[in-house]
Amino acid sequence: MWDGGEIFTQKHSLNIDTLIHIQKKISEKALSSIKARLSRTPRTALGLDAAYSKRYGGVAIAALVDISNCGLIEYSVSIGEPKLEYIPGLLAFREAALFYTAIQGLKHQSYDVIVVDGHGVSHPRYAGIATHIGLALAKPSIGVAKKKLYGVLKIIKSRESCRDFPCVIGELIDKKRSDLVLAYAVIPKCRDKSPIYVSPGAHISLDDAYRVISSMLEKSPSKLPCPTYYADKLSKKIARGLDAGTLSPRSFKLGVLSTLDKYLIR
DNA sequence: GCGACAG
DNA sequence: ATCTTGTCGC
Repeated sequence: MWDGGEIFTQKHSLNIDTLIHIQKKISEKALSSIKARLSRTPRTALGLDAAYSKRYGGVAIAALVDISNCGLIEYSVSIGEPKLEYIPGLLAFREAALFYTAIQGLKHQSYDVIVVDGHGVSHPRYAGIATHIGLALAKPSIGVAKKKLYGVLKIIKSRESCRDFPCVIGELIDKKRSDLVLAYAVIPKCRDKSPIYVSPGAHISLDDAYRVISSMLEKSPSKLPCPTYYADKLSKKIARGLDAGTLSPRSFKLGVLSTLDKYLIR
């Protein structure tokens, strides 16, 4: 019931215990879905990230990227007040609806994989925001987080011993099952000191997820893979423009986006 | 009871 | 996530 898109609608009650129950309920499906292998090498990716405006609330971005060259094909904006405060472990119930609206605004409704700013199954109930979204849309999804949420970090090698980058320096091990690896701790670039955490959301294995993210990191100007990099840059820029009065929410609903690219990206 | 705690 | 001063390096 809760992996069919309900995460995107706000018809559910926001009782904390209920939300936790919902996540426990989809956890089995999530864990079985990450056993799947990718049938085709993905060519396009959808990056999802959100920033916050003091005046208008959440600013979510869906950025469609050409994986071969990290080029931005198109992006869409969604602005609105989050229905839930931020609670560690329940991020999906705060941001997923905004992402859904942003995705609906894209001209191209075709993409091969989704990259979300946050965790996938490296979550106390194996249901991070990337997992919720991947199951709801029945698409391969990957979580890329800047900080750990759940799991025991097992260091595989020191950052200094990395020869090539991206470099996997560790794994996030499930606290309840020491044989289950939930995510890889990755140093994206030689210059980066702290790792990012790459975990499968749904319909993709950890190793396939890493292969996809690794190829993106090689072409990305940031420690974040390009889809998330664009979504991060755009959401922050727009949130600030909104608060400064430079941008109006109305301008986005009218599709006046193309001319903003040069101004927004960078 | 005490720490940990995505964005 | 956001806020915000100061510092380091190209």
